[in-house]
Amino acid sequence: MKTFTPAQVVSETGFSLDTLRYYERIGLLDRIERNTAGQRRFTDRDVGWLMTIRCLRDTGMPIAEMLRFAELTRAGDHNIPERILLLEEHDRRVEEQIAHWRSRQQGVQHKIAYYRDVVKLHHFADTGDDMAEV
Amino acid sequence: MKTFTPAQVVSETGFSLDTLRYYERIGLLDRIERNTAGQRRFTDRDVGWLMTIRCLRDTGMPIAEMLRFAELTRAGDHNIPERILLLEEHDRRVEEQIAHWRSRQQGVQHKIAYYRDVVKLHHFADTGDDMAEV
DNA sequence: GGTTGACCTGGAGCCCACTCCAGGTGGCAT
DNA sequence: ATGCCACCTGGAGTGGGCTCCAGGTCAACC
Repeated sequence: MKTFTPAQVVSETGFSLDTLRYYERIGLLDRIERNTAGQRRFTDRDVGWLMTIRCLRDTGMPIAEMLRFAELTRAGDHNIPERILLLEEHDRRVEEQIAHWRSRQQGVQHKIAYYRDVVKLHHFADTGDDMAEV
Repeated sequence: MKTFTPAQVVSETGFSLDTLRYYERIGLLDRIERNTAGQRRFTDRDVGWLMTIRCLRDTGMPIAEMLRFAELTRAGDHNIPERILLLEEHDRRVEEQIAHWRSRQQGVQHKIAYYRDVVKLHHFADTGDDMAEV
């Protein structure tokens, strides 16, 4: 059965080695197998799980909630509906978050447009620019 | 000239009173005027600036960079082009960030779809579900 | 057979962005 | 006049999420 060294997992998942150890320590990863020298050997399942973690992490899920998800996953198939609910709820929050970012981004773009106007007008008159323009 | 009490600014900007004080302390806000009792009285300019901060903050700009922007703004009109560059750069990062979120979100949705399938099939056979499925 | 170099452990430290606290002041409503 | 409440200050504390460190163990290459 194929396994991965820590360095391979680092380059595949983008997590730092310290972060991998940290995740194992807090129980976000199951205890990773060791070789005779005590070094970690990750299975494809470990790496797959880390990819899932990557998605959740990068979409802003806090570690506490990923822990909850990990526990559900460990507990067996019977709670898949619960896992679905958790992910759906998260998906909804991501959607909201993106919408929020978009609307704030428009504020930023508005400000840029305003500044561009100021620069354009600047050839004709002083502007009285200040911290609260726009 | 109209001014705002701390409580009014809290409710208008969504920042907590402690956060407003913190922002003033670190120089993200100019020194806010005080009344005779030493209590803050915010001007519309202060509130306008806070709205700008809100946009930048909510789109993930770190405080250190907002401080740079505040310094540019304080320094006068001549550096508006520099401010434009800063905001454009930020806007680009926001765009990237959103794209990244979207793609990770699809990973989550994929997982949800997978789980739904598992639930559907569950009436016919055990699935051998584990942490690395998908 | 010696020197890298990848890895190990437990624990401490760090950064960011707040948030809370103790102790105090001034003003307004009853 | 007496509560009470909103506010003040300087400074300490918090929480999340890593990140770093010291001191040590194998394994592999020259």
